Parts: sequence; structure tokens; C-alpha cells
Amino acid sequence: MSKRADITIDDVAEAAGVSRQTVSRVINRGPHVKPLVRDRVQKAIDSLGYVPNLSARRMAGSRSYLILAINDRKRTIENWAAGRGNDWVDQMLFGGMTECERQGYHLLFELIDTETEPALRQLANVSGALRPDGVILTPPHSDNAALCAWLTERSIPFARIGHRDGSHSVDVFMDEAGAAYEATRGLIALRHSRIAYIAGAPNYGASAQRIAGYEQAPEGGGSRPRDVDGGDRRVQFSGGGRDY
Amino acid sequence: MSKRADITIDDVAEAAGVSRQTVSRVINRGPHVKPLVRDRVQKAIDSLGYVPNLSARRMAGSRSYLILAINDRKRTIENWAAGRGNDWVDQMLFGGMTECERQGYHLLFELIDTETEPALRQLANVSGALRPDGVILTPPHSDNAALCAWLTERSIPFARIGHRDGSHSVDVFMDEAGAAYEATRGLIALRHSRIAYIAGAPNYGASAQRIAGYEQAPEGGGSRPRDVDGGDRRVQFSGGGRDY
DNA sequence: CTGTTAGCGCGTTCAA
DNA sequence: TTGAACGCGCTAACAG
Repeated sequence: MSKRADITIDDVAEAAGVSRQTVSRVINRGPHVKPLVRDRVQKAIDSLGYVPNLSARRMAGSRSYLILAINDRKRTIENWAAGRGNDWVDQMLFGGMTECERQGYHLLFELIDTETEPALRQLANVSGALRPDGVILTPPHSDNAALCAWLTERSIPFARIGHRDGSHSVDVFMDEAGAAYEATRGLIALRHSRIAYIAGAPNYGASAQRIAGYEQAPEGGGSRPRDVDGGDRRVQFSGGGRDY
Repeated sequence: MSKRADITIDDVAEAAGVSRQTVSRVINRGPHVKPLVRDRVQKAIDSLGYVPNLSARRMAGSRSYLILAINDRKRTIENWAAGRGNDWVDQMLFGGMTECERQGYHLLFELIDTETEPALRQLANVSGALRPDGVILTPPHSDNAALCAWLTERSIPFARIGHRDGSHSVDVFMDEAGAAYEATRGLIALRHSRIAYIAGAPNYGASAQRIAGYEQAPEGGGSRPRDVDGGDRRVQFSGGGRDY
């Protein structure tokens, strides 16, 4: 590992006695490189401690090797301020960063506002500045049609967490309705009949799905879930239903 | 905000009827731009939705607008896997990201191993690829002389969390010894005399500082803290003392 | 005060 | 199978 911090592809090429392009092919696992030459180049890379400059790579029309993870600012900060972990956010860091690293990628977290207008502007800014190869949308942004449309228009690949049936996205989700159904069913099986439901924020797609599951709980062994008040306000949104 | 994703500085220059360099000056708050021209350029930037490409900026010898936050892989992953938050890591996200955003910067988290050898290699890799303008070292890496030397040699500015007296770094720390001292003193004031101390991992600089504070607790009202066993093993490192 | 020139490090044409 | 030339978008010198 050399002391010099600015070892370029040309230095490697010279050391290995090949052209710059050949080194590039080795780096990018390109074909058309004789194994012998490949080894020689690889050896030069290792001994020089060469690391490709990501900025230059992107400039040359290649990938940025950056994945942008979008999180809701308010929600995230509230959790942090409260000193409690960020549920799946931590899990995402856990798995996402590890996988990114394995692929030579870097995961970049950014906080954006909940409201569509500023969120859109902020997304445009980070996206424009960083030019990520892909974006990960977490709730509630994963359910935001405007953001998804924006990304789709620009052909920026994106994944949505906690959302399903996205036409232009990779969706990572679970059976929210089924889980709520099972949970309710379990309570009914225990002879409970007055079952209230405290729902998540309405701008979370999962909230509606869970409510649906809850409401479809079987009438079999027990009765259908009813409001604790006996009225029809079985479902109560948390936080007043809007201001999450 | 235009639909086109690839609006460059030249587009803005043309729209504003100035040269590319003038636009650059406006972006970088450079001097020597007439207020009138500045406004015209700014208006063009806004209407076109222009966002400077960070990669290009760095390529041109400017800053990368990236700050690298280094965390210990094992420790971080253990916390995540256990479902518990990452104490000050979350706090850092909280404050660090916010401040970065305010300055037009981006905070990038990376996990590296505890052992110096791989840590050094990994730091060289991310640093070489991303070319951050600065690095934040968290414990135990903030106490790792090799990493700090590496950064110093390359003139990469870095901050150390939980470390003090770094000659080439910005240090963010608290009075560890004083806190331990006060804690011990408090117990003594409560008439306790058999006070054991469970220390943090030895590769954390804070551990030694805290032990020092504990050991300097006053003999006044009570006796000096003694080992629960009556022997001289007053201090016991957690996790066996090595394998944190 | 503003415009012009010359690269940054790399991938992507092409040609050999 | 390899090499040479060009340009990405931007800033840093220099000119005017």
C-alpha cells in the first residue's frame, strides 16, 4: 500500500506494462483479457494499492455505485430524539449496507420531508447531486405516487419497502392483511369479542391493509370484532389519524 | 422543475446569457459577480431545476461534499441484530446528518473491522473510492493510532469521537474520568465501601479514563473503593476484557 | 468583473 | 485480444 493517495489507472497500466484500457477491463471484469495479462495487472493493482475513483467512473458514463435510501425526516428524528431505535430502519442498515458492500456499492441515507412538495424537491436535489444508481423508498414515501412517478420518468430504478404492486419498482413487503387477520383471529379464539383496533397513520399503505385484515376476521368461533364502545368506531387511528 | 435529468451548467449559462464560469461563481458563492447578473443566473438555475453534479465537481478539483462516518462493524451489527439502538450512533445520525445537509454535504456511513490490518485496508478502499472531504472516527477506531496516522499522512481532515488530545484531529469528547469519579463518589457518599467496577473494552480509550476516575475517588467520607472480593481485582473488564 | 482554456480520472467508442 | 482518442460536467488557472 503506497503512501501516495492519487494512484490512477494510468499508474497501474504503466506498472503492468499494458494500456489503460486493459486495466479498466480487469477492474470491470470485462472479457477479452488473457489470464496471464489479467494476473499481471491484478498484481500491479494490489501492490500499488490502486482504488478506482468513483467520481471519475461516473463521469465517464459508468455507474455511481451509490444507492440512495430515503427516510422520512420527522419520523426518523423523532425516534432518534426519543432514544429509541428505528425499527426496520436499523434492519435495513443491517442488511442493506452489508449487501451493498458485497457488491462494491455504498448506501447513502437521506432524510426528506413527509409532504410531497418539499419531498419532491429534496429528492430532485440529492438525486441530481449524487446520481445514484438506485433509490430505496421507505414508508411513508414508498406509498407516495408523486415520488415514484418522478423516479419512473427519469428511469431511476427504485425499490419500495412496505409497498406492493408497484409497476416500476422492486417491492419488498409482507402480508400485512394476513398478519392482522391472524392476530385478530387469535384473540377471537381466546374468546375475546370486543376487539378494538389502533391503526397506523393513514399515509402508510400498510395501515389500510392491516385494517382490512382485521375487518375480515372470521365470525366463526367468536363474533366479528366489535368496537369497545359498541358503536361503529372500531378502528381508531393513532396520533389523531393524520398528524403522524 | 424540468423533466430532463441532465441539465448541466452550460444549459444554465446559455439560458442566462453568461459564460459557464459565471454560473460556477454563482453556485460557489464566489466573488466578482454583479448582483444583477447573479440574480439572472439564479433565476435560470431555479427555473431549470439545475443541480450541480457532485462527481463532476470533484473531478474538477473541487470538494466531494462527502463526509465519511466510520463505525465498528461488529459492534454495530451486534446492536442491530439485537434489535437495540446504537446509542450515540443514532445521536450522530441525528446531529451529523442534519448539519451536513445544512452545509450541502452528505454523510456516508461505512462499517469497518476492529482489527487494525483489515480496518486500514477498508478505510483505504472507501476513502480512495469516495474521496471524502473529511472522516469521522467513532470508538474504538477513534483511538486507533494507525488509522489516524494514515489519515494524517494523506492530509484528510478527521474528527475523533470519544477521544481527546488528538494532534491532527478535531476531538469530540466528554470528561470521562470526571464522570466516573463523580459516580464513585456518589456511591461512597451513600456509605457504600465495597465498590467494584465493570470496565469497558480496553481498546476504547474512554475505558481507561473512566477507570482512572474511579480509582481516584476520594477516601474521605468512606474508604477507597475496594474489590468486592477483598483482593486487588477491583476492576473487571466486561466480555473477558479483550473480545468485545 | 467576466470569458476562455485546460484538464481532473475514467469508460466508451473506434481502430489495429 | 489490445491500444489510442474522445468526452463526461465541472472548477482552476489564466486572460481580457
